[in-house]
Amino acid sequence: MRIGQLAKLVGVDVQTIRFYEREGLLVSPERQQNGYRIYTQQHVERLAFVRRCRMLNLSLAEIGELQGYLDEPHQPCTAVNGMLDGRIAHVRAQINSLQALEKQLVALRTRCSGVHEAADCGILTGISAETR
Amino acid sequence: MRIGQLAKLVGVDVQTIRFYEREGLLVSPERQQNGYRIYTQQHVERLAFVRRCRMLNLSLAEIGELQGYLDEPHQPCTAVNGMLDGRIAHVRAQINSLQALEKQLVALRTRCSGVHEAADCGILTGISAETR
DNA sequence: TCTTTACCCTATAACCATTATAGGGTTTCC
DNA sequence: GGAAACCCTATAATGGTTATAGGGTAAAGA
Repeated sequence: MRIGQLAKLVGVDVQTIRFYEREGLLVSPERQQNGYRIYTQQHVERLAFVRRCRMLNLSLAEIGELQGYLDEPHQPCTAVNGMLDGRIAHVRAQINSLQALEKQLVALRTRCSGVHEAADCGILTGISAETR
Repeated sequence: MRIGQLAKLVGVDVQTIRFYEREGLLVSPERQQNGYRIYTQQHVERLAFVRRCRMLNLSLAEIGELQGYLDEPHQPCTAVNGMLDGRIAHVRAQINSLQALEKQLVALRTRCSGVHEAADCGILTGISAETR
């Protein structure tokens, strides 16, 4: 199949597929005489794998590492566990800091409820004074 | 004061201060004969304002907009409220999607607890199969 | 056949907010 | 006088796309 079909099938932009190829996440496919890329079922699966990893917020570098395990399955998978643990910790940290941020924003928001001049706006004076 | 002192005082990298100046978020300061930037107390306050806004996850464009209100205080501050509401909604959406992601990651993580070959790793097969 | 439409190609820049690097001048302290 | 610490500009890199420019190819209808 050609790149447009692959893109539609997996739900990825055509540009992004070419980008993944340049980054080494997708094996360079054969080409037709006219230069068009021709993809196989294996490409479909690899691209879908990459997309699922991205949905799990894995970085392209991490995905490349995981592909190493797919390609050489006779290694211990310790690093895979570690990677996931790292991601989970990271996501939890993100959630915590966003929740703290939400509190700050909400508190700031209550300082200006009516419509008045910017000079008196509790939000602006709130930020100017200190927001911590 | 010179740029290094300002940087230390506010807790911003020197490079970042020059960047803010180029972006129009910080008024260009006077220069010494040797070309060194000389900052005043007003610069300190503006830079601190920018930093506090950044800690609230406001974009540089939004910060520029807020500065417009600081500079011309006799406008209604409706847009300030709107901006904050937008941010709050955005942060809440982020938290929700991260919480969903955390669940997925944790579920995936339980699929591989022992150390064995990558070929049998429940994490890799889990991602390959489908993770939704 | 001609033409429109939809597709494909490469190369390069834009997005965002920084951080890094290269290459060079100035000040300060010992 | 020399080294460390500071300052300057300009440019590239980061991450993961998305957009743009400029051009070739293919499948469809008129």
